[in-house]
Amino acid sequence: MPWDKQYDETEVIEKAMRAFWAHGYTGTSVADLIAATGINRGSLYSAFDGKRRLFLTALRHYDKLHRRDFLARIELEHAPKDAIIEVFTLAAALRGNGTTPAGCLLVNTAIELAPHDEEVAGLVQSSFDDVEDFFKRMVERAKRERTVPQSLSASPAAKALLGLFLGLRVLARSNADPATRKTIIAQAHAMLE
Amino acid sequence: MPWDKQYDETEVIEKAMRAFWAHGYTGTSVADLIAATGINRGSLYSAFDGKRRLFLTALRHYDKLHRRDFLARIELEHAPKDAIIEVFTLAAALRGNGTTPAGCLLVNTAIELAPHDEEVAGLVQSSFDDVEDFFKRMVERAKRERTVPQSLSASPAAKALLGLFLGLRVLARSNADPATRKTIIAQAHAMLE
DNA sequence: AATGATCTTGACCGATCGTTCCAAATGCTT
DNA sequence: AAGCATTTGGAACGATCGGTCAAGATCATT
Repeated sequence: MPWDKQYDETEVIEKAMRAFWAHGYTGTSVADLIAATGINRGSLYSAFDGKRRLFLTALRHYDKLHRRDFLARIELEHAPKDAIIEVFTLAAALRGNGTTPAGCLLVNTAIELAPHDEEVAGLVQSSFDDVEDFFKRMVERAKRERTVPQSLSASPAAKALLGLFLGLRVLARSNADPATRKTIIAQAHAMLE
Repeated sequence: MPWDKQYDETEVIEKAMRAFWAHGYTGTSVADLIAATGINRGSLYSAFDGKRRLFLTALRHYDKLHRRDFLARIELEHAPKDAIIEVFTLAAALRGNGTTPAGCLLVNTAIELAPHDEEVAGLVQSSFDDVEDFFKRMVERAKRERTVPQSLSASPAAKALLGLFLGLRVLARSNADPATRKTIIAQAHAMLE
């Protein structure tokens, strides 16, 4: 099996991502990764250069799939103001099920690794910045099309929305109460009026 | 040294708490705890019954000291509306320094352990509920003394404040930018008008 | 002074950690 | 058909994991 690998690299990254997402970096052993991905120990090291690099690859994969593409799709499909509400609504709906762990890998990583790992911290930071930019852009467009008040300033509003959004992500991982989530979505809405 | 122990139990819990606070549960080894607390391996097991029980003790200690007493002191020293703002201001100011790690142990634990550990999840949940109750009580009192609008409903406002507060705690652990924190405090203020 | 209850100390346990390495297997290239 | 580049599978590594335990140290009680 020289020229073509037995496994699909993307699929392996996907499964590793889910393992890290569910149990964190230190909470996921290499044995866990082998079990979750199905690939062999040797392959993991030759293709992904060990646990840490695989984690960073998985984190970047998450960032692209569940953050960048996610926001881009919503931006495309909704009017600016609706897009903001939709982001909150979908984040609130995400709960741990068979395939998708609860919460957000980037938030989990911000707490577990960012304070002790510069490379990870940079990745998380620029991702959060991008979310803030998304909110800012949406608010600016909404102002232009008069769906939010002109008195609203985009940059502070975006920072506040980011804060509320991260809080929702924490609650979505640990708290099952839907009332709190609904109220937070309503609050996001209220911040745009 | 039979009747009296050589170490101060509270001091050990305090130091263990800080270790868990800084590096998480799985990120803190028993060897780390021994180094951090100064007590011996055997003493750790005879007095605290292993890593997991020590963690729960430390978590309860944190909950009392840095959450319950913290809120009680602020409630005592400030008018209701000011108390809410003060909670946000102090949480935003807390940063990693020599003695106090960044972020909040309860939030970290909500993300790391709550999804996989019922006992921990219960502790975290009731603690979050208490914070929500605090916000609710403050809003109700503020309404009575006319420092917030009568149109504000206490229960949703409390839930929203909790969400924003948790978001601030995430940012306080991973993000150094003071502008974002300030804006989130301002947003908490805006939610009371 | 002898006793006994308690705490301290650190060696030690098997299991698991992340990582390395190499022989075996594989299929394209010549 | 032979050679070769690459992947696969898994044995093995030293380090560290959380936890156990028995011997030594200590001091109130007798």
